[in-house]
Amino acid sequence: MTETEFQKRFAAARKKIIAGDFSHLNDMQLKAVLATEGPLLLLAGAGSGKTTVLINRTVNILRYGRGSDTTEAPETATEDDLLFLERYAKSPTEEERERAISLCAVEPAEPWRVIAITFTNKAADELKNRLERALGESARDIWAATFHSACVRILRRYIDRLGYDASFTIYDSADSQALIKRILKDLALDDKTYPPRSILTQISRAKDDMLSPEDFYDEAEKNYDIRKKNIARVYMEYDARLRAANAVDFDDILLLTVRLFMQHADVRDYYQRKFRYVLVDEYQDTNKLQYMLTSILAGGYENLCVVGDDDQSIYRFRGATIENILSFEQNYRGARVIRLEQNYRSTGHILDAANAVISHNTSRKGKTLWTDQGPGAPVTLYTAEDERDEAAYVAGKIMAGVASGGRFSDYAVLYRTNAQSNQLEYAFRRAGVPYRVFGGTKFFDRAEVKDMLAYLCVVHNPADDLRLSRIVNVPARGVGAATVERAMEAARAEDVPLFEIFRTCRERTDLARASGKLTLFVDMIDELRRSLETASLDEFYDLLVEKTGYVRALEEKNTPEDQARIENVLELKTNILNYTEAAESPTLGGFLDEISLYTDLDQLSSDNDCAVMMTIHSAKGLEFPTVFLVGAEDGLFPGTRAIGDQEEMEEERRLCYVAMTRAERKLYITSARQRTLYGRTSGCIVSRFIEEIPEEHLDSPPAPRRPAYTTRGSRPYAFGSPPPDALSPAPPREVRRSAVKSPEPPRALAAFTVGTAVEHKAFGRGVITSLKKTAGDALVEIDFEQAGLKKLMLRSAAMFMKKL
DNA sequence: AGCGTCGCCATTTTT
DNA sequence: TGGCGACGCT
Repeated sequence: MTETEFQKRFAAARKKIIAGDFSHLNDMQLKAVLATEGPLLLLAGAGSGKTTVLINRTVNILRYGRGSDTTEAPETATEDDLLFLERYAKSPTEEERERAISLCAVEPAEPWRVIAITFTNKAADELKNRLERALGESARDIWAATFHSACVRILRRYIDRLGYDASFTIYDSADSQALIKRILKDLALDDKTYPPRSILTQISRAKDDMLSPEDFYDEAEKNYDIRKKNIARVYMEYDARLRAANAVDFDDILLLTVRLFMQHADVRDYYQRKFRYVLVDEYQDTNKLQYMLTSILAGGYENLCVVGDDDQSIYRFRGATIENILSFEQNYRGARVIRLEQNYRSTGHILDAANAVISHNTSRKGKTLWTDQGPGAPVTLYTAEDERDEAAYVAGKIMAGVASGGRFSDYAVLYRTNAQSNQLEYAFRRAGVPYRVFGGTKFFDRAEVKDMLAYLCVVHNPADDLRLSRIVNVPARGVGAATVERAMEAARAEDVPLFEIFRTCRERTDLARASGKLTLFVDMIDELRRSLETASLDEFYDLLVEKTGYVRALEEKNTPEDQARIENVLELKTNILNYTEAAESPTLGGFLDEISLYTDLDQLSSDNDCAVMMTIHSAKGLEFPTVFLVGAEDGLFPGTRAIGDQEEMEEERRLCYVAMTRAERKLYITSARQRTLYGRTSGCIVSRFIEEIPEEHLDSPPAPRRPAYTTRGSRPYAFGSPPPDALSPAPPREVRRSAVKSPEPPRALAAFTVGTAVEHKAFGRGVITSLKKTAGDALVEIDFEQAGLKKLMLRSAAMFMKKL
């Protein structure tokens, strides 16, 4: 037998055996799992089992190294080994497995040589958990992290090379915005002509392009662009103040890491040698910096696997560039591309409808999802009168579904803009649908939570001027805005941290009046910092709450809102405890790191049975048995600014695709004939995306694309009479019997009084304990045997309730 | 320092 | 329509 023939047979047997370990995967998934070497683009459609692939691919890498993806045979391998493998491949046995594995393995990778990068903490956690389940203890050494947390980890170790202190703090977007506002004030720039938000985006873009403030300024100067020059001045100042505060913003985390790698070859080499396998999830959402990072990290072994779906790229407005995925093959010579097109999530009609919509985009790799789950239910369109009707329809459908045995958590309502949640919330409350809204004011965005975090930051890093100025006078300590202003000026003039000014306030004539209070404050912070050396983190937090008097101040006000605030302050302790338990050696800095890279979208728990509502953006990566896509109207979705702009329109269409593919079994798409937006009512036409769905996937044809009659602020139809049918023909099915109109015969509602025993389809038996009449309806309180006390609007509730 | 009023504004937001 | 920020009054 020639050597090459030996190798060939050896490799073939080996591949077969390795493949046997992953026989539960489909062909394409398997192919992806076995392709361990070199650049690999995994085009993974929605619901195609990409996480499964990621997990199994990692298992393969750790168990067999490059065994499944090489033709080399180990030099020590004998003919006997080959015969063994060939026999084992045909009929594997448990006893021989160990020998087979060790013969098939070619430099199996140690866990710490693998890095898997995701975008959200939630995704990273999920990956970690599933890896641990598949691999046990050893999975802990795999770097499964977000771009940001991976970079923070690197920066903590090496940032001193860039002249920062290793204990830098991280500013979140709100911090950044506050800083920009300050700077605008100090530079006497009007925040109307220079909106902080837009400045921040431009700075962010500049950082993504790796433009320093100076570069940015030069560019502005070259173009005689006064406006841009002013923005450049803000950028310069912003950069300077971040540095002075020893702080970095989200973009810096990436930018500085790239800079570190470019300027310090030894650091770069270290990581390039360390990471033999680099894996990036949601690659369609990467920006330029993230592109550079991945390509640098993978620059050693060039084993880079990126996973993504160009059709689900919906973060262009944040700098994500779909180019990264579209030109992967040009950027990485010899790249292999594998498409995962079998969908395990949705039924046929839903999938085909989504495919049809997305096929109208031109900038895409092209990919058609299919399923073997059968056609399932067609997509249901509903044309509502207005947003109230739309919301009532959704609530009604959910109630009916739950009444026939479903769970509330089977339902999700997706919308384009957060503002749309309002009407839905009203309708849900009226009908008694328990719900959760995601993406509203987040826990960590609440003022009181930010205050407490600001205290923690200041204790940890006294140079954090921004956060210091936030809390010197919260709760009120008699340190007025004017005092802080003067102190900040002094700090800037002398180029020392604000805290130092406070510390030395006695020696300053301009701060003399407040010096007593300031000294008390300084002493308090110092004392807290000292207590950190002895107390555990959660004890320290108690101490902080106590010494700052934060909760006490809230207790004194004693309004219901303040009660909620107190709960939030205490809730933060839960976070601290969780962190303390999970971390190996918990520190304040470590906690702050974790928290600053953490958003509470990450805690979507389905422990209590609730319907959920959220923007389409937040729904990416999630799935629900039934999905309502609401507000499918031109001007709202796609939004006005997308109309007439090809690229924007394609992004909106991808958004629509994402929304549709969230549904597992049933998809409703609703629109309104007229909608009140920003206090203005106008007629709407149904979204063009709906027109792109072939009728065979719908259970009723779409309403004609004609605007409802325009109204002049008044109600479109008077006193509950239905609108003229000639002008707006009703859809054949799904007639609007659900809401608003035609007051129910009074006696139907009058049958329900206090003490009435009722049976509700969703909540079971109960007794009405109170009834308060309102205009044309009534608020009832019903004590249900199972579900407990509920407040419902009688008119909505009566649809699902009968007298016992 | 703290509250009330007026006027403006307004997609989406993994970190 | 509603939420927020700036400003002005007590």
